[in-house]
Amino acid sequence: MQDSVADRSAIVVNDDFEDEFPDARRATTLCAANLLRTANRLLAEIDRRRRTVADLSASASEILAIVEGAGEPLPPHVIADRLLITSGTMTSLLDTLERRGLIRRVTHPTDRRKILIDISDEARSILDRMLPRIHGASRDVFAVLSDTECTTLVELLERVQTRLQALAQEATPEGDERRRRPGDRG
Amino acid sequence: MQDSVADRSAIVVNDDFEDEFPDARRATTLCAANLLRTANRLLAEIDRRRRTVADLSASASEILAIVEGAGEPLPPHVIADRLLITSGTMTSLLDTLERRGLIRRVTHPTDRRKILIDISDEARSILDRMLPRIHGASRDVFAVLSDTECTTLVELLERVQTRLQALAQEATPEGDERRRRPGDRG
DNA sequence: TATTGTTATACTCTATAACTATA
DNA sequence: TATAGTTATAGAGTATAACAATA
Repeated sequence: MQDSVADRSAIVVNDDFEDEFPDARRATTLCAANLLRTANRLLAEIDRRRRTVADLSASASEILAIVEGAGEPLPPHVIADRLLITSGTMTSLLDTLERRGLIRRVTHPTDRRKILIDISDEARSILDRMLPRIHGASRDVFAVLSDTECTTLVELLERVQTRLQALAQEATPEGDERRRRPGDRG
Repeated sequence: MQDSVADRSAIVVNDDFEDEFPDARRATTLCAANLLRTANRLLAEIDRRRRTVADLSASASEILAIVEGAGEPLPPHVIADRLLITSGTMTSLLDTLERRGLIRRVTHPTDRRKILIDISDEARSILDRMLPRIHGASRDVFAVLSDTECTTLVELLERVQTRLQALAQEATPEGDERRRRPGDRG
């Protein structure tokens, strides 16, 4: 098996933070750390519920959900584009799903280079039980927020996302050197 | 290599959502989807900047950061506990880091079962350049939020985290069956 | 030539189980 | 017996590169 969604933030907030990084707004690092930690825990909760239905990875589940959502068989590269994975990875994921009898590779009627991915009845049955649980997780988790607070959260997150998309297109900026504390080893 | 942090939410929000899941507060699913998406993109941005300094995975970087943050060599199981990984996984990560000359296994002075992990000068040098970039990413990203908004975001996220911790200890709840739309296949 | 998908290869992260050495 | 760490094995997910078939 795998998964256990480690609660790691890739960010370390030391007590010496202000000394070491005098320029940084400490609040921004707290934002980042909390965002990553919360997302990890949410993912773990969703994963936990998903696996009560079937032992499928997130990627595998999403392939099924995408095909089912489309309402018709889809060619692999369409699914791969949505998942942002390469064609080689896609083939490997499809192999796993086919081995388990959850998808079928169907020949494309007109373009013989292509194939179409269709999902089996068992896959549909799994999705029928899995999707409500995933949505149920969101419902249970965010029950602690009022409607207004949900809206606020979504609005803030959307602005952060917009910013992230802009940054992703810029060149990677230089980092200031860290100021070593006196007595630090090295 | 690996990494590219796919922008996947594990959640599909269809237009037919309300029909299919009449009980669900749609807002909660939007919260979850946005939270996961934002976190993925933030992780990608941090990763992008981290890799301009050294081609290290998140886990590998964190091992170095944890040891450096402690200010002294640490036994593997202490680091593994923080990262929530097993001892076998820890050994493998340490092997990789040692092969690259970033850590050393030092014998424990009193307990000969134990070893201590120390980081090399090169690792320190990497951290000196890497940590500011990671914090710089947070700073640049959350510059779109005011101080007040940062505080609000952190507060909301903390409440969600508290909720998630409580849920993680409960038994997995049953999911309602999804209501199939007329004309749906299957 | 370009597109679609597969194969081959390799690497990281992860887990479990059996094992060794030490306490 | 319990603890610390390693080894062996396995598997998922990912990537790249070379390839075949088709358009």
